[in-house]
Amino acid sequence: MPAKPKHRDRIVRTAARLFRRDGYAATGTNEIVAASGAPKGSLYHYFPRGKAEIAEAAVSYAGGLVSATLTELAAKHAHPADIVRAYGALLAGWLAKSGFRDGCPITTTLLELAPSERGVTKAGKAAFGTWVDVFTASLRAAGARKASAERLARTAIAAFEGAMILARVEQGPGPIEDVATEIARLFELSTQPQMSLI
Amino acid sequence: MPAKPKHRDRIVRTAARLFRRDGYAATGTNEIVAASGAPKGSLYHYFPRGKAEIAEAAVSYAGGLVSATLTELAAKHAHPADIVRAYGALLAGWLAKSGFRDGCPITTTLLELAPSERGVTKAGKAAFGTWVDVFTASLRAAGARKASAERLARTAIAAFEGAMILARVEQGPGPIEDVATEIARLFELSTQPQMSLI
DNA sequence: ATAATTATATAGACTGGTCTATATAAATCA
DNA sequence: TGATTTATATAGACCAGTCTATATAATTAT
Repeated sequence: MPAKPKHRDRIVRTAARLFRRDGYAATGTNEIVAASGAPKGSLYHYFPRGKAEIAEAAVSYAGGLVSATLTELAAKHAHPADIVRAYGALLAGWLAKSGFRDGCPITTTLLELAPSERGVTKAGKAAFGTWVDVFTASLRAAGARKASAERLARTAIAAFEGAMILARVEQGPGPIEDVATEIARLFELSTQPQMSLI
Repeated sequence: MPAKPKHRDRIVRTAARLFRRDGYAATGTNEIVAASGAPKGSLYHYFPRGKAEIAEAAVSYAGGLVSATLTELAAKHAHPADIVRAYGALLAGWLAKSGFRDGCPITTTLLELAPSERGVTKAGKAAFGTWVDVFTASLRAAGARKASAERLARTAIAAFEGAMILARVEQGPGPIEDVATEIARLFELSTQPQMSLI
């Protein structure tokens, strides 16, 4: 037995991956155990509240990954429109790599469990919140008006969420590319001094 | 025995409702039978390919409802920005009425089944396609450039899809309102003669 | 026109399997 | 030694789909 737990993280990461592909209800605990190499007993030891608790941890974990990615992009790009374009390119690449079988790592789970599972709902809200914050900060720094920065940021996150769904259904990157183009344009228009007055 | 079938439509409508709330995998055939009042035998009589075939029918049905709604809005409003605002208000109202427990009637099912279930995927693609067509036509009529009309339309559908997810997680209409505001603005800017040249 | 046959829709019990979670004991670690 | 982690058989609920049977309308044959 290891000095430090080695299975908990694996359970979470594996669950996030499996939930992303087929959703929460279609992914059984035995499948998570088999795919992660974790013992069945450990699963309920670490997550005594059961499967929903695993979902909560998976949403937090996956949401944090996206947040880190967005933060990294924000550090590289001064303008929010450039972040949008870069993020769009990343998303298109990820989905293409999965053969357009994956989507946003937290969406399917949230659609199945929110708002009835409180913990999962809260984890999802926090995840989306941090993503919106990254864009809001960048938009503010680029000159967007305070009243519209958060609205714009939320629109961008929502648009990318929807674009990933469309991309999966259409089995191609088109929707993500379209959203990236139009949201980047909207951001540019919203951060120009004269347009900001509209 | 009735000369004419009475259960098939009920099965489809009920399935669409139940899938929308908790998703496909978490909704059992027995639950659909109980909620629709249809006999179990009838369920497999009408859908010999099984549960996925029901999902396919449910997606087609629900997608058609949204399509009819959008077409109605397009007939009432000349400008696409007004359609966006009206649709946003409708969505916010529907979700509020469900206590923010519902979302888009086809999204959860699609996220669980696309692209592995071909029929469902195809039905979803068709549904999204008709929704995009409504906005594209309106944008074109309002003066948007051909090259961007479909891109804008797709962005709008994607943004509303994402907004419904955020609204459900946040338990409030904020994201839908934000998206409606910003996409309407984007549409206005994209249908003005001088802005269309950007 | 009548009887026989076919087709359709309904009804619900049943099947073999999977699900989540628990209990309890054993193994390992510090 | 006590705390932590693992192992695994089992319980009870639920799963999607199958099966047998019936009622009745429509079709076909005589």
